[in-house]
Amino acid sequence: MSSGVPASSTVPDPHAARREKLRKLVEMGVDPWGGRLDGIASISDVRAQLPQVKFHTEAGQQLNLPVELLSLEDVQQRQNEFRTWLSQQGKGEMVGPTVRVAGRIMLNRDKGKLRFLDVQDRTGSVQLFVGMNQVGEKNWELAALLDMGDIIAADGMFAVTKLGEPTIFVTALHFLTKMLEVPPEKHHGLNDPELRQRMRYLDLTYNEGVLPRFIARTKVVQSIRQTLHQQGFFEIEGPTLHTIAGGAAARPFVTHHNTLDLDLFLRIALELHLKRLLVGGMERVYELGRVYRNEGISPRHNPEFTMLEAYQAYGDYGTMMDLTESLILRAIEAIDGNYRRPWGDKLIDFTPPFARRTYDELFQEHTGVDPRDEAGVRALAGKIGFHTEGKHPDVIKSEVFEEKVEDALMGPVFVLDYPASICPLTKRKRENPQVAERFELFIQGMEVANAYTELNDPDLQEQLFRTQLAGLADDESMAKMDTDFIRALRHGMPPAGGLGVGIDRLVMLLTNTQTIRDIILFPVLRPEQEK
RNA sequence: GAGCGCGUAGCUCAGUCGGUAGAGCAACGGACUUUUAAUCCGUAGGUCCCGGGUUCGAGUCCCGGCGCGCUCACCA
Repeated sequence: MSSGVPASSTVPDPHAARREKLRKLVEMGVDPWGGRLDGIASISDVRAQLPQVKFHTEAGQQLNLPVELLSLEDVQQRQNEFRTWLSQQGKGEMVGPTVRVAGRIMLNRDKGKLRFLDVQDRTGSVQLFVGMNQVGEKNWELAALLDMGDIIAADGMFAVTKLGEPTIFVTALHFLTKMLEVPPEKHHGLNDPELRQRMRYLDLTYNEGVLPRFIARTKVVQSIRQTLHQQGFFEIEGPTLHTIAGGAAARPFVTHHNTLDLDLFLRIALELHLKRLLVGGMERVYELGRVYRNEGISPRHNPEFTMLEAYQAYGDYGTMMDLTESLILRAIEAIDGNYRRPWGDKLIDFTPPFARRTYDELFQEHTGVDPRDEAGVRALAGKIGFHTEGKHPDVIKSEVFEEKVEDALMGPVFVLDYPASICPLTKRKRENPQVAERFELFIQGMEVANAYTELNDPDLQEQLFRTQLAGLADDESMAKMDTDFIRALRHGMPPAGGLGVGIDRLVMLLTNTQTIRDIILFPVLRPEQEK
């Protein structure tokens, strides 16, 4: 060609360049969208085969590699020392197992007649060595068309380079999928929080720690199911469309069923249907699923989130405390087993047993006011700036508690024995009906779990539903009449303990994640503007 | 819902007092058979979120809108 380069290769637009390479792949007879490929080993499994790599000397010796050198943290030092070691062994060659890996190309170092590719799968990444004289014409031609972000597989021998880098010396490449978009910056990854959420697939691939965090979430959920299964709980699937959005104090999402011409609510809690199942003889029953609350969005709130609720007949809130503790401890063991866990620049110590403190005791400790002194509590509330007129003393007390005590509870700490009138679904203490057998578990000021000795007296339940709490609007009250639920109670619900756990928050705390959006794969976002 | 902040190349980010757009990565061309955030030489790449306004002149100042983040409220 006399007049310079072909038109197709002068395109500076990275998207057009990728399209052009796609065209060339097709021209070569390569399917740019791949297909089934068997025999792929995970990269972590391949790396685990490092001890099988030997150096064969000319004298016929098979030497083990100096593993202690290869595992040096300091890369420069590792390279130097390995190079020295290798030179001391005289001539010879590296021999290792034959492997096949697949993954996305993360780095692509073109060194003329040599190419180094870093390929990443769900378990890690490994370097590929592609040499012009080693892979043959067809593979070399293919290698020239590879972009970062493409998905490929490679066959080759797993060994180490002269500088001690574990590497697959490629004998054959398999093209599997073209990436037509340009990947994020290779060193900084994807930083824009909006893009990270809108394009979680990029966040997962290109930002360190994101995939492991979601894998940790999966492990926590699996562990919880396993622990409950081991204790004889049945997992059920209750309705998500409710005619009465009960069981918690929150505004629901409303939807409409056309055929029934009926407004329905997305569930805000799992409670009332699980209790119906207690009536039905499912003595140990739980649901782990999504609930929806039409409330604000914040680093600790997403409109849909995951909740565990578990109910155990013949138990009480003490039973639930033990269950909560073991659910969390087993979950930690499923991740990495470290009871002392980082939280920002702090440390959370999950070493059992978790502290157990009463509501009143903590109230007194953090406010200096006797919680039984209604006038004193009211005065304190006024000083904070709360409106107190017409409100039930317990409501005022609980507002002060939330303001002054909760944020200070670094925990983990079980807060026991709540004022009865803010707990319409909870059994009262036999010896003191002013106090409800309820606990909440606080960690770093966040409420992670909430449990009751469940109220199973249908007449009292009906009365509590009817009693609107003073000073509270309808949608702020948990006291929503549900006559169908009351009828179920009249058929006999065994005495029971019940527990609710906010799974997202628990996972946040266990994975040192400060915002709930980083622990929910696809958090709610406004739709993107058309460009 | 309110207050504050941010929005510049595919990505990560600069952009001074209002004077006509910058870097790195990615891309394209070239050199290199042990690189590893490869390096070196060269080339190209912009609706400065959108719409108004002020001005001789706006990425920059003002108003409105959109999106995101933080704080607060509601909530777990």
